[in-house]
Amino acid sequence: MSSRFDAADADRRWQARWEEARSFRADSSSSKPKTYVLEMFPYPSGRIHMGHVRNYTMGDVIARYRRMQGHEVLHPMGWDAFGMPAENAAMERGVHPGEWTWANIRSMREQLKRLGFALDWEREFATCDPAYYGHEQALFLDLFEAGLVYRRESEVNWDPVDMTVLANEQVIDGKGWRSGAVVERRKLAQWFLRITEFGEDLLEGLGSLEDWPEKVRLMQENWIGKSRGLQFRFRVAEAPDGIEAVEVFTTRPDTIFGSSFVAVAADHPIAQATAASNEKAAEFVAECKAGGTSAAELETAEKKGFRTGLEVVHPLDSSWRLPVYIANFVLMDYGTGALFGVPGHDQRDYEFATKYGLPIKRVVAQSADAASEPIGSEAETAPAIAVNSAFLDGLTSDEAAAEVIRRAEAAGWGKGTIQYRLRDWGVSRQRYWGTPIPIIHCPTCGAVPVGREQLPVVLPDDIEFDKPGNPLDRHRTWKDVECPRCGGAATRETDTLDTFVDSSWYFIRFASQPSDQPFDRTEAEKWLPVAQYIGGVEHAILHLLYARFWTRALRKLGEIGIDEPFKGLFTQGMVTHETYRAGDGSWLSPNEVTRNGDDWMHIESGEPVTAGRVEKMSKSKRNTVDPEPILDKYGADAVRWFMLSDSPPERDLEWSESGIEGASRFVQRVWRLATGSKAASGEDLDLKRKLHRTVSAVGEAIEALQFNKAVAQLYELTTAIEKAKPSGTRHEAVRTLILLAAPAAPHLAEEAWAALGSSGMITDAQWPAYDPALLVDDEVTLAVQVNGKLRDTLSAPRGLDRAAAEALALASEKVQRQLNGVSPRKVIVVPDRLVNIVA
RNA sequence: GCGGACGUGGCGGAACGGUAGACGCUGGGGACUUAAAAUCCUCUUCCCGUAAGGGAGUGCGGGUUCAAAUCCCGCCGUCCGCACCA
Repeated sequence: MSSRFDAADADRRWQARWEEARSFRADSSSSKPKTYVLEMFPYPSGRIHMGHVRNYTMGDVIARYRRMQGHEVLHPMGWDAFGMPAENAAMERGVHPGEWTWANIRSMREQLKRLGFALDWEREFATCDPAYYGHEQALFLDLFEAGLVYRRESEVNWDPVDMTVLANEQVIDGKGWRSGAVVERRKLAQWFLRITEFGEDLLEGLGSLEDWPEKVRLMQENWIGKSRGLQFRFRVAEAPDGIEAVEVFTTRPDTIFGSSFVAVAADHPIAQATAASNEKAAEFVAECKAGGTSAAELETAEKKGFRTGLEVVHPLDSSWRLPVYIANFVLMDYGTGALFGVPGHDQRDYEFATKYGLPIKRVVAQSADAASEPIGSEAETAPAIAVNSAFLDGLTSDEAAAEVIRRAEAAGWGKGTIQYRLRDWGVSRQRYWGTPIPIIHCPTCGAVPVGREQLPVVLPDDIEFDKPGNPLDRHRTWKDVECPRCGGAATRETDTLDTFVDSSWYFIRFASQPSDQPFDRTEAEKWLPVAQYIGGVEHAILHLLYARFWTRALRKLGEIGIDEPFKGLFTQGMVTHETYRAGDGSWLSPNEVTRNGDDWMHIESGEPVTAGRVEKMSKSKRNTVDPEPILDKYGADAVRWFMLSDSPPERDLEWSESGIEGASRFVQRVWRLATGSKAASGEDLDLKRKLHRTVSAVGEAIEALQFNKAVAQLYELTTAIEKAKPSGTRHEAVRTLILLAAPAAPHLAEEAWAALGSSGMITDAQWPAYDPALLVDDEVTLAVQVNGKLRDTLSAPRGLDRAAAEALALASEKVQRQLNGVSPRKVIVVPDRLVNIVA
């Protein structure tokens, strides 16, 4: 037996054993309690990165821990395989997106397998497989038939050179990221999913997600953006062109007497009508639309308006007229696309009024006495007391708002409403490498669903990327079809689905994957909801919201009986690394630099290098560390161990060579203990207590996903065992240590388990139990304070009563010296912990 | 602007309101070795002191408490999300 643990050999051997024994196959007919552990599935970029390693290691610890506790665990892996990078590769290298993707999957699968994850590979699938996306098309048609899918014109970012739609992130400084062409706003007919129909439900559901990070729930809440207010009509005075009223929404009906103008969006019918007959207005509308939409531009953009000449009548005072402006800051797709401005109590309105010389009136004040004070250099936005507001005077802002809503509803000019920020989900993508939308456009019948028996609508393989645009659009034999309804000439929808659709139900497909339907409800519900979902916080809103929506939609259709797909959610931190820059400002990778005293230098040139901040590993900063050579050098367990050590899992983990070295040392220490431990007799009570305490603490830490604490506990136990003299307890402790380390370092654990002569695989072993009676010592250390300052620590028997503890503390020489003859005024005793003497 | 999180040794980080700095990393000293690697022992918050001991200390300023890293109030800083949302 080697004195060093040979990770490369052990990794390979045990991975083969697990596969042979089908150890991690999830049996849905098992009578054991079921647990579904899931990590966000990867995009097959070709190489795994440290972020994957950290993510999947955490999930694996939970999966293995649950197995050892006697659970039947579903822990699957698959591929989020559609998306742009495959098309980019096709354009750059002429390789077919499918070929490129499948090759990437093959190499990433091999890489993942080297880490020894307890995954049920028999359930693996890729979303780009017709066997997956065909079922997605069926689900899409289910939603379509239920009225949850619709088509409408919508503005997109259009790249006129690549002839494609760009996501907002792909528009950089108003130009296409690939072509560099100035991006146009274009209206295209696109498919939408009615997520807004579930807005209230999605918001309410957040309350039940106790095992989700507060942060993520808040982000979703803000994203849904519910606000209550009043929607009402301003009647247009001397209405031309049939425009009789302007409908507006406000969250501050209490400020209605402070209004001094009405503003509408450039896309608003009133703006359009005005532009049609007024050249200047048309120019202004065009200018508004030309403006960029980037955050930076909006922040600095000046509030601008165009006075239409229209006037509206105040609903509470028919002699009061307000001018109507077209304004660049009004959004067409929030509320009604129109608002009334209250310059005294809204900063944006204040700026607008200042610029155009509109009245700035106070209608809210800290007290009734302050009613005549002018508004200063900023709007006062905080709610307080209504003033200068006729019948509202003296009411609080809340009361005043309620009163205005009451009167509006009674008089019929408005009503209390709720607005959401959430928009319907646009799922059309003008791209090839995605799930084809199973719709046929017929000139007579309109949009007709593809017949179920025709599914899957498979992507054609014979496509070319030599021209810009979507190749599906020019694939005549694929595109030209007969209408399923009338049999006439028709064309296929050539848009494909947003890849977020693919990831909105993959967790259901993992739980149940029949070939004739998307999933079997009974089978899927045996596993769902996912007990613990783990992934990056970058998916806090979109993916997690879409998956929640999709699940609710399926429930509405009667296809599944759950509404929340992920009971527990954990968002892990990133893996980071220091960055390095050469003298010319170019980024250098960690293996191009070396330490030179306190500084860094470029290995090749010897030039000094500037070490920059620690940042997320990224290709652009060149601070990535490829897991593969690290695996070669240290083995899977050291890598896994390091991923769990030091940093709390929700925080960033800084990659360091010394960190992985430390992890590797630990693996060897455990191996030495295992191979050096001989059966012996005799009990070591101290060690036994330590052991039971550790069993308890490690279990608790894993349950709480505090892997760094579990790791620290195991280090402590290891040291305690090393220092203990041979005994029966010690031999037992080694065995237990290996069981406790097994979820994190499974290859080492198997090898050590075998070395100890245990039967079976540790993978199938029981998690150790502990004796609660052994969690406490007979002797405790009492902290003794004088006036709250620690002066002594005393050893005392457990359970000492207050009087005895006090007497013991007062007997301390150090305490007496501090008291210096003064008699204590008060003594606080916390049993078995502390005595505080107040003098 | 709105919302949220976080500020603890040289570093990552521990600490039911009750002994601040567990555990790891780095660094110093030592053992083993012809030597190295590996391993083991030991020290490592700061200041004064040979030591015993004493003092200070969890971003800053206040407060509550017998007792505050922890609770409350006000600042400062860093990071994240959203953002012309009426």
